[in-house]
Amino acid sequence: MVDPITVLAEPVRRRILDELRVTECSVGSLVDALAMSQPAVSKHLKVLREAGFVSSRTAAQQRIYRLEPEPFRALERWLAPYRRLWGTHLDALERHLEES
Amino acid sequence: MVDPITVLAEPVRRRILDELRVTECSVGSLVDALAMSQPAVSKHLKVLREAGFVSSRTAAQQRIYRLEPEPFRALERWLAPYRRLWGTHLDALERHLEES
DNA sequence: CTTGTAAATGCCTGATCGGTTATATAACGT
DNA sequence: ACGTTATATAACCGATCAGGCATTTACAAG
Repeated sequence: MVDPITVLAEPVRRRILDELRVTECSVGSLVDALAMSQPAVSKHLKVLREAGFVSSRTAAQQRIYRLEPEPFRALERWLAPYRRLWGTHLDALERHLEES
Repeated sequence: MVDPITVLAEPVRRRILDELRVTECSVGSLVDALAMSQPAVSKHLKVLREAGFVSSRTAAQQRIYRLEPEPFRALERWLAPYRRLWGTHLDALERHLEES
């Protein structure tokens, strides 16, 4: 599985990305945050890693995962031609509303 | 299945959207373009329709499908917080390169 | 080198999903 | 009303995938 969009189809994987958006995380803290078995989380992390969404570094026995930008950019590139069809862009007001 | 990203995970559905990005299409012309059985295409169209990506109007015996913007906007809204992490935006140069 | 902790991997199962064939519905012309 | 064209739906099959449990690997402390 290498296609970014396919990887994002899994809701749990999006929750993982949401967590990592706040801070980088060890596998254990993701297990706590998601209330899910450790093997399940590790499996999702493997998929995310192979698709480039996350990278990991070793810290003692822990593996610390963090977000990587490239697949998100790829998603934007895919989306761009559609956005251009309707001049859909997030303007300042929309951006402000999102942040609340 | 209602989640836009899950709907887009299917490669054939993205090809359908690619076709509809050029012009609105009847089911039959999509069948030709995709070289795929009519029931398969109709099934994908149903999923796309229920997720709001496309709408259809009746013209004689044909059903003409066309793109609808809202789910794409939803995708952008989901993507926005990540984009903000790296200031990832498509600038004029990138936009130009895409068009080639 | 043993013990303990953290994470990854292997195997199995149940559910989901895409494709096919066959059939039903819808709209048109005669 | 009948036959024809265009599309939708139903029933079935095979493949894929997420989750669970058990096991293994990686690393550190004693």
